[in-house]
Amino acid sequence: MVRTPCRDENGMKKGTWTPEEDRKLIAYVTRYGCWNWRQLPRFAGLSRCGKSCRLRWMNYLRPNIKRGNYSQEEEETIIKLHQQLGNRWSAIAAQLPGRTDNEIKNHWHTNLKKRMNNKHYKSSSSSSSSSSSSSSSVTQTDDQETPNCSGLVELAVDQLTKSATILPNADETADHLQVPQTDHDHLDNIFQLSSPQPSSSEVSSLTTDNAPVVLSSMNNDDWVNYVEEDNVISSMEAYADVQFGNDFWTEPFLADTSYIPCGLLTPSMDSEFFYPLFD
DNA sequence: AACTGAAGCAACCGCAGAGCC
DNA sequence: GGGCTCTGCGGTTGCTTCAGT
Repeated sequence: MVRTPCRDENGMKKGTWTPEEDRKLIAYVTRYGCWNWRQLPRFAGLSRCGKSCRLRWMNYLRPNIKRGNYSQEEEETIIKLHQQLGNRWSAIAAQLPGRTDNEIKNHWHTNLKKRMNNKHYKSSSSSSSSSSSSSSSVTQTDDQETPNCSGLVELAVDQLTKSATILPNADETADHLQVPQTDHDHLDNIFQLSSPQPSSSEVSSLTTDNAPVVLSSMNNDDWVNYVEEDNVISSMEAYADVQFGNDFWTEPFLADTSYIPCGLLTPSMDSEFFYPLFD
């Protein structure tokens, strides 16, 4: 959120990521996987170093990132693990699904460390007050956790990472790195986008249990209005699988944009595959 | 309203380790 | 074993926002 965009001596962009850069990275990694962070920016059309792309993806863009306030349980886990492991943030993060090492590290330095210091100070200065101080040190957090954004992106990445090494551009692709045709077919099934306009009865089948929604842009305002009026999608943590012409990306669903749902990915279902809503 | 210091956190940097040739 | 590349980790930076004056 913070750095002013600039470029290093190699012409690589630095600083805050723009929404457009995020879209490019999400679209690329979602579709082709992280086959080589160093090479990835070139294929994804990004003027960033691979390190920066990896960091952005791992800490901010990848699916299931949990953002927002820490629960009491999470904070207790961090404190306990930090006592056991020290500053091994990646090891601590591994025990906290959805949290990144960077985020945990920041949270520790900005919140927990101070609380622990205060707690230690209070307990050492007044043993009789220890119980109240310890409980207040962790219970004041707002337990409103951001829901997991599991769904399309997670599934897509999972499927893609199972699909061996992938390069997108046939012109620049070495044979040994190309995806087998069967994988392409499989991916094409997952990313199937086009669909006819849904009927009202079909719309009603879109319940909030069926998040996230796969959408394609077909500029049908009626459909979007319908969705907004019934508050079906806007209440969900949905990712839109968006395609404009040959340009493709995945992004959090925005209620004020024009997309047409064409299918569902429901992690609660047994099957991992994409369910077209409409034939 | 303007200023200032603190807090929060995204992003960068440098290093270490793993893997390959 | 040595050199190189790549990835991942932990420490640190620095910009934005917030709260206090």
